[in-house]
Amino acid sequence: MARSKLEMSRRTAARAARRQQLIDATMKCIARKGIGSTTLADVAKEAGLSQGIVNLHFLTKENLLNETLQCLAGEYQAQFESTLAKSGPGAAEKLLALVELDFRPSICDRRKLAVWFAFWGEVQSVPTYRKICDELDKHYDQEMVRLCESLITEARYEDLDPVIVCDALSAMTNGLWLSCLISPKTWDRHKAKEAAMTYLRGVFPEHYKK
Amino acid sequence: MARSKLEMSRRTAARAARRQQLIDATMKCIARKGIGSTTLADVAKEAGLSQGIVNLHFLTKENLLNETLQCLAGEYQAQFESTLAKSGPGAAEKLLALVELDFRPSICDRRKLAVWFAFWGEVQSVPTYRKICDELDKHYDQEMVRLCESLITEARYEDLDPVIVCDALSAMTNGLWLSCLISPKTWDRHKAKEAAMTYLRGVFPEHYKK
Amino acid sequence: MARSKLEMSRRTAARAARRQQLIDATMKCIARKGIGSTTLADVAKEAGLSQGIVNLHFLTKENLLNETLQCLAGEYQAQFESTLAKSGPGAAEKLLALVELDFRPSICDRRKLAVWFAFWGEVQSVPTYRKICDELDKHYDQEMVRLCESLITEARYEDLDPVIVCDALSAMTNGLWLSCLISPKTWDRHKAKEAAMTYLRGVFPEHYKK
Amino acid sequence: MARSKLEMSRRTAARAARRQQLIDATMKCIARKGIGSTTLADVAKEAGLSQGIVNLHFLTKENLLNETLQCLAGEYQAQFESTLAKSGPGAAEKLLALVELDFRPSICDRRKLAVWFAFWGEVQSVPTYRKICDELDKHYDQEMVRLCESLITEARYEDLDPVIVCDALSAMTNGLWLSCLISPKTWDRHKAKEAAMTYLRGVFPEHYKK
DNA sequence: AATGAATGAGCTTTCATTCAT
DNA sequence: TATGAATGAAAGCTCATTCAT
Repeated sequence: MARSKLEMSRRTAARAARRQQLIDATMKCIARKGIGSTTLADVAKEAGLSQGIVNLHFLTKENLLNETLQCLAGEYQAQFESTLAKSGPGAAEKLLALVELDFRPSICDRRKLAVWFAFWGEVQSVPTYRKICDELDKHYDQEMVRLCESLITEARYEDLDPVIVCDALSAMTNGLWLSCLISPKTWDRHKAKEAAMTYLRGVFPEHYKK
Repeated sequence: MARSKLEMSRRTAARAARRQQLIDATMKCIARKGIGSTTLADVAKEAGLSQGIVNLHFLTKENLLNETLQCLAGEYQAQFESTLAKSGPGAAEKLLALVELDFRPSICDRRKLAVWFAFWGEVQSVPTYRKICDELDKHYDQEMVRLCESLITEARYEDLDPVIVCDALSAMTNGLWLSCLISPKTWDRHKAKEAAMTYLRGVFPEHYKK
Repeated sequence: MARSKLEMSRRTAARAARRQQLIDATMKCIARKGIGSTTLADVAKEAGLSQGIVNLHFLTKENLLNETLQCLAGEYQAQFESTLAKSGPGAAEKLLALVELDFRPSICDRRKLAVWFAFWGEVQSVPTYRKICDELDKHYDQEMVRLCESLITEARYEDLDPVIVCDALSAMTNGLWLSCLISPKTWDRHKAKEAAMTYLRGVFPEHYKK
Repeated sequence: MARSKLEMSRRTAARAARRQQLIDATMKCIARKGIGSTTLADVAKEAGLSQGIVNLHFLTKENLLNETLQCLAGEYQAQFESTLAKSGPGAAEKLLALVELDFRPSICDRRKLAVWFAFWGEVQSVPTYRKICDELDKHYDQEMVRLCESLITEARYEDLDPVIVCDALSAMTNGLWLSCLISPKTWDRHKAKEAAMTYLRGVFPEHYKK
């Protein structure tokens, strides 16, 4: 009856691993078939496990999808933080590093983009999805606006609104991701990054000369 | 047996009207519930008609969805053409008119945006959706690239690649739409247009002085 | 208001013709697709008429099927009678004529056989079908038994039961029809008739020497 | 993960039993209502199970029907084989045993006959049904022709074609089954067998004296 | 914890029937 | 009489969820 703490934590770790395994399988399925056509059977099969496994670990499908989106958002945020932390001290450097992040293979991966857009496609009708996205955006915007403000102040781009500039940048990133997703033949992550840089150079010519 | 041409055309017109009515109902449902949760019963109810009506006019649900997306794409293209035709002769004017178009109420309408993103969310997994989107994009890009080339030549922005600039602009538009859709509290179409203008002014400072 | 008798009968004739046209179309459809898969729309299309036409003339689908079977049975019975009437006076001749009838092109026609077996396949579960079939059989048996009795008496086949012999003959005919239907490659109406003759020669060797 | 062979085979056996249970229920329903009117709900109810059970085990209704026919054909063939094996060495004995088989209660059972004719009624329009029937017939004919050949050789019935005789016999069997099915009041399996014997005695008088 | 057979609600689809024209 | 758009009941099928093992 008595279970050692060690055993307990082993259990917990095993549980977490299984959950992650199922979330990964879910992403693969969504990328391949879309949210609407992804069944729990598909996910279980992709994970090499049995029918009832998802309900066992996530109780409902809704839950699984929420946690999948949360996982995706968490992953982005983690990389965002670590990028900010690792990059040089200047605002211009940091901003550049964040743009580079968005088009790094681990982020700008067709499978992950497909999953993002699958969720964005339902964001309007599923409140939980919106909440998760909003939370991420809020955090992202805070940091970005701060950086833009620094640049504007530094170089006296007097007529620029930092919020507008920053939001436009993030909008463009999303748009470029959509291009990469829809038209992989004409778009790749390098071209997309170049397009984003066009914008940065346009608004902050002093900082990002070619 | 003998049917007057008049009666035939009345029939045809009535059929077309009913189809449009069903497509409209579909858009409303998708905007409200998402593609995956929209049932044919929902559509029929929204249209005030009976169960079997969609199958009668579109044969399958798949068909209905394809035609709904096609309708959306066709509508955009028509407004795109007419905007090009009506606007003044200069490339700068035309480009500006097209940007304004994208944030005009009839286009930048939350319901329609929701439908666009619902379809983009499945573009990866439904070939027909991709085909329709690609076709629209191809046409859009052709015109836009031409306009950007004119501006670049006129003002000797020597180091700009017209394709990159134009694609970045359209990506930004999509991204701004997503912002309007996800965060209607912080975004409206005026702010979104302003953000797009930030980009235009950045890359073509000679043409779009503030 | 007043309609001449002539006009009335014209009307009646036209109605009857249309009904026959629909019954013919029904047979074609049943032969091609089976009863279960034949829809009223199929029948109408085959007849080159419009959707609601069957209900207009037969009220229900059930009705149409009943009358189709009735038509088939009536047609057989009519040819049966006329064959009896036309053939020579002897019982042996008459019996031979009836066997020949069963493998005549107008009867042993694959399309018609298919329809017969389609109805026989439901005879167990649809009382009306059974009734129609029973009625035809009763009449057929009466005549056949009489003929067999004559032959048995004439030639002193003392240990033959006329009812058994006659029923066996009609059973064999049905069985041969099934063979023609199922295995058209190995069976045709000539071979089938030859097989039936094998039986006749076996039981009545004096009358049907080779 | 590790599963004992015992458990696996238990599973497999349970699956097979459930499938057979559903096939049995299907036959009951077809005999009672016909193929066209038998719904999956009927079958499930007859089996005392739930709606989705048929699709779980057979995927589609079409599949269920095919396997039902296959089961019927397999059962016949098995009894055919065992009858051949068990009966005495002579061809005459074997042929007699096969005729007796056809009118044995386990074969000449009204429910089963109804099912046979239900399928034969669609054989023309459903290729799979035809294929299954053809396969059975081919095998049946092979053995029967061999037996007839032996008899013909033994007793010098010089002008008999073994193929015709054998096919006629099987045709008669089918026809007699139809009689038993349609007219159970005037036909029973004993009378039917007697009728078949009439034929055998007619063509092979030396072997089957009364 | 894991399995996979079973359930049953809910979906798309079919189609006999109705009815305004 | 004839049309064909519309209806709605009923069918086959899917799949999230449950549960005995």
